[in-house]
Amino acid sequence: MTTASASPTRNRRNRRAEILEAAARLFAARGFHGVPIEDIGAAVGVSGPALYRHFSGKDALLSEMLLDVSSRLRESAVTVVTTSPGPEESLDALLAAHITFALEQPALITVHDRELGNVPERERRQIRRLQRLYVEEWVTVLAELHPSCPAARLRAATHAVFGLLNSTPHSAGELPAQRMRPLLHAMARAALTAAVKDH
Amino acid sequence: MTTASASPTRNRRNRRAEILEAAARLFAARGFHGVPIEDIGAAVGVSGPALYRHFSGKDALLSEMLLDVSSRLRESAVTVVTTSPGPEESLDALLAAHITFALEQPALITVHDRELGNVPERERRQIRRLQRLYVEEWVTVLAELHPSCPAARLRAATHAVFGLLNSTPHSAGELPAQRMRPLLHAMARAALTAAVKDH
DNA sequence: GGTGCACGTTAGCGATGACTAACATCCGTG
DNA sequence: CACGGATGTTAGTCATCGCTAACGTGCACC
Repeated sequence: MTTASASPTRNRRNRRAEILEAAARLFAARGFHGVPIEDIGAAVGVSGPALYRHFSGKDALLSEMLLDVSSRLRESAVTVVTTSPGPEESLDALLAAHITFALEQPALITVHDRELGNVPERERRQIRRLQRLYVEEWVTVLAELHPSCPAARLRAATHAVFGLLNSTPHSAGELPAQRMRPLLHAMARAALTAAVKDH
Repeated sequence: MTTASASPTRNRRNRRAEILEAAARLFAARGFHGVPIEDIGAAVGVSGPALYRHFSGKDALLSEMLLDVSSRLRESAVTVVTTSPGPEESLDALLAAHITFALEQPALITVHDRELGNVPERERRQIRRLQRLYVEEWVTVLAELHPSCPAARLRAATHAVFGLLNSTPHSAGELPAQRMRPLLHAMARAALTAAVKDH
């Protein structure tokens, strides 16, 4: 039905990625329980139970999706922090990386902070752990910049900034990404600066 | 089974409110489609189909919930803006009102910006309209303060600030509300100030 | 003190959805 | 060329869920 394929391995990888991408879009729009497996299949041109050739179930699909996002975010944070000359540059790089992700993968970002509750216990713990580590990267950098600010306050501020950055899907059409990026960066920096003042 | 009641009207009101409240909590935690009607009933001490004595269906329950939130937010914004002496005070009052709502009704805020897609077409349009009007209250105030800033940028900044303020449920236990309130206020103000600079 | 309405119950129906079974097809490989 | 694995199909099973039906029961009111 489709065009010729290069190699089975190649194809399998693509199909899996395709499915994850389509599922992310659908989950973001209608919620995990609002999307039948049939629809996910349809979105990639196969129908229904074909998905079980690639994932052991709907839960596994969601788990893999969130685990992937969490570890990518966390990894990028570690990389960025270890390669920056100082905390100021670290913070800017963390912001830039998160904004890039939020602008390029709005569906993943959306699912990432909505559907954790639908992930089976075991994987949920892993994901939570990765999320916590990601937050701690931010908190560590902020603590270097403002040692006198209590960690709890830094954590709360970090969560608030995530909320700001992840709001991208809501203001979809307002501004082009090219303008959105510096706007978000400036707003987030200003918010963080305000957060650590006069505590 | 329960204790004596004062009047039927009184009771009916309470039961409806009780149901809406419990449903909000459940929807926020597991998503609209993830919550069976049975569970909503159980959360208020009745079981299953008793809800149909108060709402015409699950959809209607969600619709009423979101319509209520949207109109309350919008109304509070109108009140606040018309009673403030100037735009500066308006902005602070808008922030204060939104923060109060987000801190006191985290479940409602969560459902409000997640489940719109599950509301039937007709009501969805009403809700969208109210949301748009709410945003426009903010944009109008911001435009008075910074007339040279393009409206699209103000709208995007407003959405971003909503994301920041509505992130409350994510940082639940980090800080007490008493500390959270001024923190969010300061961060949001700073973010807005940064947003309207050098466009 | 009967009557009607508000409010609840349990049983069951019809639809849907996750998943399995059984079978087909393509394609690289010995 | 036979074989086997990867990948797909359709049909069917079983559980769940929204909702309706039929049936109590207490309380306000004439």
